[in-house]
Amino acid sequence: MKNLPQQNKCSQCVMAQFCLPLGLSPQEFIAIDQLVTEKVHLAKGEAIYHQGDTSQSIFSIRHGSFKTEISLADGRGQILGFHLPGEFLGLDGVGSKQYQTQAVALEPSEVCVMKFSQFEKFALDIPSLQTHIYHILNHEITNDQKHLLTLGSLSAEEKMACFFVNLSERRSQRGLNPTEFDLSMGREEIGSFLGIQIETVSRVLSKLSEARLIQIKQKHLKLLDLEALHKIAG
Amino acid sequence: MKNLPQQNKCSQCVMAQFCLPLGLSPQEFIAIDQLVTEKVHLAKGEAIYHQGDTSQSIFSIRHGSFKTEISLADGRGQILGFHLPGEFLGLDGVGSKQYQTQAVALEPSEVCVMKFSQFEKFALDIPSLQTHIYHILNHEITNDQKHLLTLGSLSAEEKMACFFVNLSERRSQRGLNPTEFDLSMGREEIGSFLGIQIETVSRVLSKLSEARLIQIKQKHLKLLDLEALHKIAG
DNA sequence: CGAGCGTTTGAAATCGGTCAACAGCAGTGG
DNA sequence: CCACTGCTGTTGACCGATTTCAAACGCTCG
Repeated sequence: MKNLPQQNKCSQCVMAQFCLPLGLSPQEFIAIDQLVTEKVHLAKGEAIYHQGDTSQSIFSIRHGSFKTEISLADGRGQILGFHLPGEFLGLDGVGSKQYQTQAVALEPSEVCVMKFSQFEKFALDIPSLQTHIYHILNHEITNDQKHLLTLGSLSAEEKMACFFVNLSERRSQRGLNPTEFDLSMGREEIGSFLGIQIETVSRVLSKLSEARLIQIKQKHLKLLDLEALHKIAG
Repeated sequence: MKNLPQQNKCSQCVMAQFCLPLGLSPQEFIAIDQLVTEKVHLAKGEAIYHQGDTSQSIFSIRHGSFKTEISLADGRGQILGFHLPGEFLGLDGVGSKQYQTQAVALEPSEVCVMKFSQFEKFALDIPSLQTHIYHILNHEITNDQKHLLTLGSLSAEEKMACFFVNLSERRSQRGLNPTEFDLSMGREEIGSFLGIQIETVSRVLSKLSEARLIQIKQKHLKLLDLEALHKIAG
């Protein structure tokens, strides 16, 4: 805590390798240090933004995890994604006036706030930053599209396997243990994400446990046979 | 046909109001006329790009219609969207090396080809074009997210109603008849798009017909009660 | 320890899937 | 012009995965 302002600097941040482009020059890094205008802590259950909020910022996760969801007037909702440190939130507000979704912390978390207008401004001088924005948006699009395939074409068991494999891969990319970790979301949230009921989630978990592909106790998960899960996921 | 090169110019194109930003200055329009490097005609069933193709261009539909789809190794696939004139294709290739999807013409069609690098270059000088890119990408993201809600949370009947309402609205925006038109896709393709089987599509269509909400004969569709469809869609 | 929530498990119901037969239309070729 | 063929779409009957309903279990926390 000896130098608080330091902590706002991307150039000093261990997560920068995940949310910023690689290969920035020292000068560029200095410019980019002005990108993050704010850091925000959120308690479990708190939302960074709600469906319909005016959108000005995007957010990168420093630690913790989030769900993004979209709601229907009648109360039904769909969880669109779970998000790990280094991933971006609020992308559905880029290029539009309002967020179409909301982002809620699944545990005590912290995000870096970047005004999108700032991002655009810096991008004019730093080509790799402009490229990076497209990369981030592309990631969002292709993710959603893969999720569409999952929801539209797979069985409950295949969906769960997909979910595990995807989580495992993303954790792996971030240097987190890819085969043993605590889930930050409940069964109901997993169900919403995969378009199945909570009881089905539970049953599939039991089935996968019996088959010794996973081991799960409460939220603590061990992936015993990634290979097999991968095969089920298709 | 008296002036063929003219026809490549966006400034003369009736679709420009749908694929280009509004309020361009005459000078800007002149610059933008260099955007479209090529026009391509496609027969029914032909693909503009395939999953895995190197991505350099985005496409705007001049006439006709397309489906975009993503395929699994085992042959299963998911149709991600149906696309009308004025809409863009190939957005999942922006910011990445390869297209993750393929786009196939549902009828004889024509697209304008724009190298994305050109688009970026012009965007540096024309701020509204840069904004427009974000707008287009945003549209893609929010579309996919709404589709996720549809696939994950709605019943077969609700899905079909959604499909009709969405088609109707988009046709309306483009000055096409919103309540009576020919479908360019088959039942199987509708099923894939909505994550249901072809027989279910057929049954729901019969049910909606009996209820006098629609009238359908082969591919010719009349939406008799948009209000009610909207209510079903949620 | 007890309340309350989240989760698991069982049994019954249902929606949608699968299988199968058939109808309608288009295109082919005699 | 009319079988013949093939493709697409419809309909029915049955089946099965998933949902729904219900009850019990087991954490967690006051």
